[in-house]
Amino acid sequence: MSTVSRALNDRPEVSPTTRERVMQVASELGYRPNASARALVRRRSDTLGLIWATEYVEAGVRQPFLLDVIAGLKVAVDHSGSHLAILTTSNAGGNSFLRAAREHTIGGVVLMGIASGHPGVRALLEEELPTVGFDTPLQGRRARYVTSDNRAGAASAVKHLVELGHTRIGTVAGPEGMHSSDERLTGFVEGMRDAGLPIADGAVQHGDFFLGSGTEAMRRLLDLPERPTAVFVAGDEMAVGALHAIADAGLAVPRDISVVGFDDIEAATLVRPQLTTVRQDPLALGTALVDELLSLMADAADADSRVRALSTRLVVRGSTAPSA
Amino acid sequence: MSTVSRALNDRPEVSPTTRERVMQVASELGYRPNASARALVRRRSDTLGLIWATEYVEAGVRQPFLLDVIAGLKVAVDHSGSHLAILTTSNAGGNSFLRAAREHTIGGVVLMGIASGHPGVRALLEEELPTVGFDTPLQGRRARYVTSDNRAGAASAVKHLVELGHTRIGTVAGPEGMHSSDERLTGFVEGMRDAGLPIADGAVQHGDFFLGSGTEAMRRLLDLPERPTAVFVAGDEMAVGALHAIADAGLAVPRDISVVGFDDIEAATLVRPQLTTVRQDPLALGTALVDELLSLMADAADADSRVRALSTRLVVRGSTAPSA
DNA sequence: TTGAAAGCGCTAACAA
DNA sequence: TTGTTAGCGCTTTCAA
Repeated sequence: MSTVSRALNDRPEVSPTTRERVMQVASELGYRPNASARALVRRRSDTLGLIWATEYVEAGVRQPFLLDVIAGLKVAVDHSGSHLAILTTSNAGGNSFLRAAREHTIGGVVLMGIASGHPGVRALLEEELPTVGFDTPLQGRRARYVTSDNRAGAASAVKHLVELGHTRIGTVAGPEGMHSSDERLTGFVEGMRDAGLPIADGAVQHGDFFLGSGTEAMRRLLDLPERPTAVFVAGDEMAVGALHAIADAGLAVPRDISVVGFDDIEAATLVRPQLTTVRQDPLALGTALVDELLSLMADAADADSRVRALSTRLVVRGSTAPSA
Repeated sequence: MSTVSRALNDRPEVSPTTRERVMQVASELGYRPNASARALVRRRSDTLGLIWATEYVEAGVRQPFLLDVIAGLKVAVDHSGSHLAILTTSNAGGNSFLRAAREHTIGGVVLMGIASGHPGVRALLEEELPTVGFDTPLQGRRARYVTSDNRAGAASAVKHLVELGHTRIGTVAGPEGMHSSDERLTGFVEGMRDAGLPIADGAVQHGDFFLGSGTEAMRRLLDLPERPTAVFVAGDEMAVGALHAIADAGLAVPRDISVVGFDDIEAATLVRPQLTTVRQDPLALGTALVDELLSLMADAADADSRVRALSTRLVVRGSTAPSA
């Protein structure tokens, strides 16, 4: 029995002949080791945990990009040969995440849509359960986070507009205090500075990443004394909202105003004109999440790499054109 | 030890005092039973399995509505107090689904995006592992499927158009042989018949549920000798494509042509005009999936309810108007 | 109503 | 290199 166990787990002390024979018979029998028994004795399962905040789903709100990343995560987990357990998050007590993970002898978790200040996250970090967050800065000996390089992405959007000859460029930023949102705004500011362009009063408007806020923020931009000829919008959904505001004002995209979004959600290719946008790759993000978690679970700490920031790619479509 | 077990599992043979005391101490200690140990001895875990085909994700294709239902499923699982394990589906052998489930002592699975003819599904049904499919007809003693009432939904779309005074109504159907798609077409045909309206030659065009096919199918409809004044499109993404074709032809929605979609994906509210559509409720669908699976796992067979068809709701927005 | 003991299917320490 | 034994944390007979 233990020989079989050793053979199946690729231990060195089994003779090649025996190993071969074990594998042979195991496959004939269609034998699969029982994951529960294994997790019980090893005190660690081969399943990764996903902690996914879905309050917004219950409220009827959609976060299409987050869903894309979750799909990417699923694919990446498949490739790694592990499984993914979506842990229940409803009993939102202070250490409910940790408990749920321990209950299932889960060795590491991915956090999606969770603010870094969430009380449940604290317990995770203190107990040093390997944890990787998406778009959420995490501080802990066995914690990291994965994000797109929001700053560089935003700067690349500005660069694109500058190359098209635009000089009066505005932005619709996300809410203040949210990491990815702040980074995109910083990238915008840096991009403008690098191009030697001034940021006019009122050229920075904030939204909340949802459609309506994009429309409203764009309206404020259009009301500016010196109307911008190009706008970087920090999220595609708001960018679509901006498109609406522009059309309502009787202006045309990209003839009168160019618009660049961020994310590359499906809708970016459904609207007309199709949105030029800074694309985040959900599949690559999923893969990075799994890689980081697995490495965190494998070795001890590796303090110098808290963040893994993936590069974005500017996808030029129909919503940007040379400055008139 | 056994008394504690009994108390925690609400067994009748424990005295109220003891039970109370056990609960008290357990909560003080923050005790949570180990799920692996439990699954091992019970030979059944409290975790539901999700088998989710993601080949399309790897191909870069999106199925926004399916993602919405998965989010709804997650919420419903939370409410039920169980957890959800996403099983790896990459080793696509004939009984890989079954093995993955057994390996994790999972008592029942939900199938998403899997064709009913998939070899892995056969094994599931033969072994009578409780299985619930979404939009996939399943035949088995312990299998059921959940779907929206596609037929009634399509008919309600036709009814809406008829009430607006339309008589020349066409449709962009989904691919033939796909259950939901066939049902929607049947609903369209029945709706027309109930209204006493003829279906003109060429008034039924097929697409593949993706954007481009909607545009192409709509073009064919526009080329008809007697151009329809209203069109029922069996999926929102194709409906958006149809909107494009109509605009390209220099016509306006809803002035010249009314369009009704199906699903109510996010994009339906992002395009202009916003899409009138037959809404499927992803949260309700998720809840039904969990309910059915749990009931299948609880009792023996209940042969008369193979299907659970949820009603849809017509959401009237800007893409439909009275016939000119 | 409670407790003692066996065992779920594995892995790991120890002996052979 | 292989086999024997104990034990992971529970549930469930069986006895008291």
